[in-house]
Amino acid sequence: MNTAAKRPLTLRDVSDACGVSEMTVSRVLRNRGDVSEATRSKVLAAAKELGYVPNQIAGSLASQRVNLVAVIIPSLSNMVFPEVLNGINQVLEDTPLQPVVGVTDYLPEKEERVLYEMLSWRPSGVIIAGLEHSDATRAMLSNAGIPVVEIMDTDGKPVDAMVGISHRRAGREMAAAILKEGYEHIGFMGTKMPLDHRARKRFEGFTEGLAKAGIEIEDRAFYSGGSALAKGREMTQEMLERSPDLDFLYYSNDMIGAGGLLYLLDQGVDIPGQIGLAGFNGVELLQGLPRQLATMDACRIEIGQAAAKIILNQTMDTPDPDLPNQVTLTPTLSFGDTLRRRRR
Amino acid sequence: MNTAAKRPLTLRDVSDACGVSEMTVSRVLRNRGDVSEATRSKVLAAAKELGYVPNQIAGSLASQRVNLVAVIIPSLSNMVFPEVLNGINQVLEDTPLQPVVGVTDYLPEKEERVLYEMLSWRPSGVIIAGLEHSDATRAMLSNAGIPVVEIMDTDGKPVDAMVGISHRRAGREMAAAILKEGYEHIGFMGTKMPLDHRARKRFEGFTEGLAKAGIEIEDRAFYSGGSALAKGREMTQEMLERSPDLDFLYYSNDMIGAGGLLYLLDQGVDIPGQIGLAGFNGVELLQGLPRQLATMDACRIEIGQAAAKIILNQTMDTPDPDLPNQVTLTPTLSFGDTLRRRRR
DNA sequence: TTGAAAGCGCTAACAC
DNA sequence: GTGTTAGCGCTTTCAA
Repeated sequence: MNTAAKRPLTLRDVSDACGVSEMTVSRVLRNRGDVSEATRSKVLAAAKELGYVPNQIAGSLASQRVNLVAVIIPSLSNMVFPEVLNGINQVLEDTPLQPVVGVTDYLPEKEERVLYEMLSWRPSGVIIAGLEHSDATRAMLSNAGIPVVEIMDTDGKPVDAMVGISHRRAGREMAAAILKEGYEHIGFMGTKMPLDHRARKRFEGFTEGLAKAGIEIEDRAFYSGGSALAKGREMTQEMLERSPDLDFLYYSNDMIGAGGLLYLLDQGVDIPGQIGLAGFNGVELLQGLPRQLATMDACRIEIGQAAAKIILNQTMDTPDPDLPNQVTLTPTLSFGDTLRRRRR
Repeated sequence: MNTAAKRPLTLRDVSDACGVSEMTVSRVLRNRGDVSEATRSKVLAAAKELGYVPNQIAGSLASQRVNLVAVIIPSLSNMVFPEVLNGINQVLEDTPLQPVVGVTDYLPEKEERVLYEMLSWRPSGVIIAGLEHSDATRAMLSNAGIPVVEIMDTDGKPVDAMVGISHRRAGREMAAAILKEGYEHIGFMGTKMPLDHRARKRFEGFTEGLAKAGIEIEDRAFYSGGSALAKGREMTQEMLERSPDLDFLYYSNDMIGAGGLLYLLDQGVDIPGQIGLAGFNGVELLQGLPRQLATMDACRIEIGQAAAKIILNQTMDTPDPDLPNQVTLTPTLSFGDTLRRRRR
C-alpha cells in the first residue's frame, strides 16, 4: 500500500506496475470486455497494492457518462425530505447510480443556483421537489436533455415526469372527515412560508372543502422558526384564548399538532370530545405520544422509490416504455385518537 | 434560449455565437484575468441566450481542481447529522466549495465503498464522522493527499484533523451530576448499535463515572428500530416493572428519553423527586414537552462549522498555519426539569 | 485477448 | 486584452 501519495495515482502507474497496457488495466477495473484471468488478477493485485483510486472525472469526460442523480430538496431539517432520500437510496443502492443532494431552503433563487451547479456536473437525471420553479429553472430542466422527475406534488404540470400526492385533495379530504365527525368551529395553524407551495395547496384544499359545507375557518395563525413542538403549544394556547368556541384545530404539520395535543392534555381538555385535532405527514417519530394524532400520510418513501425507478429506467439501454411517468399516490387518513368524536 | 438541446452546449458554441475565442469566453465565465467590458457583456449575453451550462467535468480535469467537499455521515434520520450539515453549509455557503453527502448506515464496509466512490471524484477535502474506520478506509484517507477532518468524537487519534466532543467525558460528567443530586439506583437505556462508537463511549464514560463512587448500573436495556418515542415509553415501563427501585434513568438519546418522560408523567410519577431522567443531544425538537428533559448538548452546528473552516483554510492559497486542527468542544449540561432533585 | 491512437471539453501557460 | 497550443486521465474505436 502506497504510504505517501502526493500526486494521485493514475492508470499509468498501475500499468507500469504490472506491465499491462493502460487500456487493459482500464478494462479490468471496469469489468469490460474479455480479459484473460491471468492478466486480470495481475492488474487487480497491482491496483490494490498501490491503493489506486480511479479518476471518475477523467472517466466521465471520456465516456460522456456520469452516474450521478441530482436530488434537489428544500430542506434537510424537515424529516420529510430525508425520508424521501431513503426511498431514493433504496432503489439506487445496487445500481451504478448515485444520488447527490442539494438543498434550496425553499428559496427559488437558491434552487436556481443549486440546479445550475449540479447540471454542470452533467448528471444522468434530476429529481426535484415541487412543481413551482422560476422560469430559468424550468428552462434549465427542459434543456438539460436528461430525465427530470418533479416530486411530492401533483397539482400542476411537470416539465417531464412527476410523482407525488395531491395536496389540494389531501386538504379537501381532511375537511370532509372533520365535518363528517360533526365539528363546526375550526381553527388552522401552520408555517408562515409563502414559498411552501404544498402547505399552501393543502390549506386551499381545506378551505374549499369546508366552503362546500358553507363553513369557514374561524381563526388561523402562522409561525416561523423555533421548535415546532413549542410553537404548537404556544399558538394553541393563544388561539383558544382568542377563540374559545373552536371545536377543531387543523395543523399544517404533525410537530405543531403534537405541541398542541400536549398542551391540551395538560389543560385537561377532552380530546376529541371537546376539541378535535389533526396534523399532516404521518411522521413515525411521534408514535409514542399519549394520544395518537390524526394525520395523513404523505407517502414519502414511496415517492422517493418511484422517482428513482423512473430515472433508473431511463438510463437503461432499453427503457421500459410502459413505466408511467406521472404517478399520483393516495395518502391515507389515520384517525388516531383525536378525530373520531364521541357522539354527544 | 435554446429550446431543444439534445447535445449539451460547449464553450465552442458560445464562442461561435459571439465571435470571441473559447479561451476568452472561459475567462469571462470564470471572472478570471482582464477582459474588456465590451467583450465581457457580449459573451455573457451569448451564454445566457443559448442557455449554456459549463461542463465542470472537463473544467476540473483541465484545472486539476475540484470544488467538492466529501461529507460522510452514518445516517440522515438521526437529526444530529442534518444539523452538522447545516453548520458545514453555513460556512461553505459563500465559497466555491460545495459539500457532497454520503451515508454509511453505520456500516464500515459501506463507509469504505462510499469513501472510495467520493475520492474517485477527487474532492478538495473530506469530512467524515467518527474516528473508528476500517484499515482500508484509514489508508484511503491518509493517501488521498487532501485535508481530512474526522468529526463528532475526539476520543482517539485522527488521521489528520479532528473536531468534536469527548463522549467519554460527557458520560462521566452526566454520572457525576446525577450522583451529586443524590440518585443512587440507576438504569440505562440505549440503542442496540455496536457500531455507534460515540454512544458506546458515552456509556463507558458513564459507568466509569459511577464506578468512581462505587456505584453500578442496576438495569439496562437496548432497542433497535421503530419510533424512538414509542420505544422509550415501552422500555421505561418494562424496566420499572422489572426494577421498581430505580431512582434515575439515563437514556442514550433525547428521543427515547422523551418517550420515557411522557410515560412517567402519564403514570403520575413524581419527576424528578421519585425518579430523575436525562438524555443526550439537546435536540431543539423537543422543547415544548410538558417538562424539559435534562440533556447534554452535542455541539452539532459548531462541529460542522469548525470542520468546514479547516477544509476551507487548507484550500486557500496561503492557509493560516495557526488555525488549530484538533478542536475539542465542551458540551453543556442542561438540567431541565428532570435532574435537580428536590431535597428530601 | 490486447494495444495504439484519438479525443472528451475545458484551462494553464505562454505568445501576441 | 486576446488568442494559440498542449495537455488533464481516462475511454472509444479500431487495428493487430
